[in-house]
Amino acid sequence: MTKDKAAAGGRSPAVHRALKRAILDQALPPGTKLPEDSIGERLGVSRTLVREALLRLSEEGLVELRPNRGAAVARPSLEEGYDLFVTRFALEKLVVELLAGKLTGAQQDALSRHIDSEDEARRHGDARSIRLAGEFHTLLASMTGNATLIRYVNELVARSSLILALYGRPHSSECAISEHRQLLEALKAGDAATATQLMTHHLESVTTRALLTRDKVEDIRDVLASYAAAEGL
Amino acid sequence: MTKDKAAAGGRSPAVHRALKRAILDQALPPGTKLPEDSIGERLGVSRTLVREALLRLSEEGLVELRPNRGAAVARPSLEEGYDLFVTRFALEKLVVELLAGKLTGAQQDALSRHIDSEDEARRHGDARSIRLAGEFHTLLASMTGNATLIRYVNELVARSSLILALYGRPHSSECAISEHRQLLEALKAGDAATATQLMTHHLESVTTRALLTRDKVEDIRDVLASYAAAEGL
DNA sequence: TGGGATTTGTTCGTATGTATT
DNA sequence: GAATACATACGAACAAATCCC
Repeated sequence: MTKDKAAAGGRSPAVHRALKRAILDQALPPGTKLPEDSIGERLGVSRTLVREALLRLSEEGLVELRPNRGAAVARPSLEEGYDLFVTRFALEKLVVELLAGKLTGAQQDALSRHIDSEDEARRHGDARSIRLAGEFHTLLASMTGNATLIRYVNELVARSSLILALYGRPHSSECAISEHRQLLEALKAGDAATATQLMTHHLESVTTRALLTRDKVEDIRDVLASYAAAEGL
Repeated sequence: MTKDKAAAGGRSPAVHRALKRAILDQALPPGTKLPEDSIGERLGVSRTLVREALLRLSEEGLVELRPNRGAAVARPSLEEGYDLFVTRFALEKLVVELLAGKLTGAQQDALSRHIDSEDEARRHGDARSIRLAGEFHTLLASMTGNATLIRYVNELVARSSLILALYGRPHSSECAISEHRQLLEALKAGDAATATQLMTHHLESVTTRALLTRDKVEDIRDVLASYAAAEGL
């Protein structure tokens, strides 16, 4: 009986995931200060665990860690954003090359279903819409089975949403969903050239949406409430 | 006057760097256990700082962090190694594309000088030879100015040396130095196609060196001695 | 400019979990 | 297979730096 919440699978990963999701959903916009105390208090863990999570997030480029001055949600510059997308192109192109003509039936179904849920979320104006659009790309990457590639694509997709939060249209979901469908068709057909072409075009259109948006966030503890629940904290 | 060694630039980064170099030099071969106590003792810092460094190294894929069972130098499988090189191909190809015909004179000189020192180290049978070969690739990447790309190439090159330690020929330096020279020439000439070709071929030949090597390491504190000094610890 | 409040950096003790004999 | 030895996981408390009046 010595496992009250550790047994629930909730250790430091949970803190990491809660914060990450909050950032990706733009509930914690870029620049938001992330004080160790408030976060730990809200999530019911000590600062040690929070520090660990923040350190990990900083390695992923989602959080900036200024010495003696605390952590904050990263605010990548426009140029960093451009560089990021250049790298993302190269890796997602690799994903498509590896996958063209190699998708199993189950994988095709999973992708198709994911696109459906993207569709629905958008129609309902659901906030998850932004995250779902990104998850299409990570889902695709995961199907390569290449752990390194998966990790990098995950990271770049996550950071892309930061760029979009800073420089993208207010709430335009990141991706044109129809483009996801086209890409899936090309992959099914085993047409690597077309698939690559589509992916490149798709990412280019994502990249070139550069306008402004502005939001403020009040108290970090309020924002974290729902994310804590989701992680069983 | 409260800065005895913190002032020397030595905080947690120093622990990280010392361990990383020890791993890359294969002074700490894959599988070596990394107990927080011994390391902290030898480096003169507390376990907290060591933990932080180990956590970072695990994010970079150099260290495995098994819950409740401590840290050890990562021992990637052959398949992970293959996947790693696939990803590395894609990114270094991008590096070459970005750089072809765009190198400044100073950059060309720096690369040329680096190759010279590779040459010399190898002739002397210097242990640094392995690390220098890898640093040619990271030097190249750094010239793109693309922070994301640089970080990933750094990581992949570092992890490559783990693969080589596990599955490569005993002490064959990682790269054929002549191939570095050829690549540099193609980049100077602005011949992107040839440069890409050379890089691909070069990395393929690195990948396909898969034999066996075996070493043991005695006490981790002895090994760390020289690396501690180098970081002012 | 100064001083108090707040936040981060670090250490260290205790509890928990894992290997070993 | 139980007890012992050991290493890690976590948290509370202290020290130092920064921020804000």
